[in-house]
Amino acid sequence: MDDFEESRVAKAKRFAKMQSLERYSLHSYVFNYIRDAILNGRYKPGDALVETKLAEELGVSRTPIREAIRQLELEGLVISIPNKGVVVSGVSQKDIDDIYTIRSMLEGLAARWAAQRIDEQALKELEEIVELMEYYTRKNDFDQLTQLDTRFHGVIYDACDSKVLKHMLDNLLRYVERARRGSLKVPMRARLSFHEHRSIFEAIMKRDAAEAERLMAEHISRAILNLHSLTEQSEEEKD
Amino acid sequence: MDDFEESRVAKAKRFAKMQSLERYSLHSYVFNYIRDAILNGRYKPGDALVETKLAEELGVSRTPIREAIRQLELEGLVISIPNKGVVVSGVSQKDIDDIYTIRSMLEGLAARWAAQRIDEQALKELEEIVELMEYYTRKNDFDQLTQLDTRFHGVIYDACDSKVLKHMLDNLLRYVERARRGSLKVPMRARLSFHEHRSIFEAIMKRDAAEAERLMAEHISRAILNLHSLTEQSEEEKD
DNA sequence: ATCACATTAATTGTATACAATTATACAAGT
DNA sequence: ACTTGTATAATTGTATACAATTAATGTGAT
Repeated sequence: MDDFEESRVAKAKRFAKMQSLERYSLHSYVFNYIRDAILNGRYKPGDALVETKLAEELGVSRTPIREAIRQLELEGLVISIPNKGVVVSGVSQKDIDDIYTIRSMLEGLAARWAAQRIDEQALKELEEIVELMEYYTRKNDFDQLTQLDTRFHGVIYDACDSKVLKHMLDNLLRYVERARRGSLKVPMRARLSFHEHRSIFEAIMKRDAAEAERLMAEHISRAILNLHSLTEQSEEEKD
Repeated sequence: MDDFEESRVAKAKRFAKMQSLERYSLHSYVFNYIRDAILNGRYKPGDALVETKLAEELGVSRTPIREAIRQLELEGLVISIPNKGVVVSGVSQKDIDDIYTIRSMLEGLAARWAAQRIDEQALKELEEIVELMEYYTRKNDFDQLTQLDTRFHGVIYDACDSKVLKHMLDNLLRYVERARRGSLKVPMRARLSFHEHRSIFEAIMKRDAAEAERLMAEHISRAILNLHSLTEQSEEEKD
């Protein structure tokens, strides 16, 4: 009876935690949990991931933990040494810089393909998003803007009609999510970002693939420049 | 005793199979096995992957099978529907085309970074590879050429000193490995390819990053064009 | 004959048990 | 004091057992 209660409590607790994350299966829940912990810095590079500890912490058995770890290994977020264990690898600042450079190329490609292949409905959706962006930029509502930014790029990923490219960009975005969140929180950057998005939208609408690619690549490059000026600022604040 | 013999046989059999693949752990062996089967067309898109069947086929339990499947899922080679099963997704011809387009950009980036960061030792290695390429091009030894091609690009991946970029390019290469193998088997293409490699090497040696990027991007683009003409030819042969 | 429903089988999801490997601690010999 | 060896513990690797879900099979009512 005691054991039974215990397990019910554990399950309820797990379910509560899962509310905020994917919950189709335990391994996906564990995967998201650990990935977020690494990306948010709760698990730091060099930390050892011990299966039994994680299993207890999350209230699940080792099987889903192992499945999740194998995925994290493939993503490059952890390094696994057979029979010894896995340690957090994490993403360094240089990794993030590299990802932005790569993204500027691939997002450019996505914009190019989108300009060639997008249908009327998606075009309409883009237009709406841009209009909403204008609205929330005026209101300085940064949370909404971040969400709209995600939607804007998401529509383009779908429009470019390439499973492979979408897959890669989705992954890359996750890696820099934390960095991205802070990026739009400066009013001036937000205004600039809005104008960039509008230009990109217009280029796509005009089916000007080359222009869309150029503008998108610039857009991403500016985002990383902006990030750098932000971190420099906060470095100064530390002194 | 019978059981004991049985298990020894199974293990020996498994070990023999593993000789040709990675064998650090069962899940990596299973992962490589299934991935190769998909990439070589033995498992076709739409095929269902049943854990127990695979477990029996490979002489292992379901646990390593599941770990491998989770990785394949992340790679996009299979699609998993919770509680129902996984089906092979595979790579279509369009996927391969897309990958080549993406590769031409990313390999270009790698060449650019390599030109900026490569050290003397790696430069020397590149030079050797190019010399060997010339030799084997004359000899029409396509297997050696394919290997050298892999080495050439590998040295550049390392030289560009970017964990992220190297990781992405390694993955992309695996997807198109089958396509790549056939690519160099035409004497004229092999000669052209050699000249392209030499030009890229020279640009890198001269630290001309922009030129290296341009040449490399062109090199990959030509490879996909060549592939297309090959498949068209074999289509004609069918008639 | 066909649909609805119950029953069984097949398959996935999860937990646990056991084996193999590696790390740790401690004692004996030099 | 410092290695060396050995026993013990901790941890990973693998297999199996059990639970939950979904697919299939068959039976009876209309």
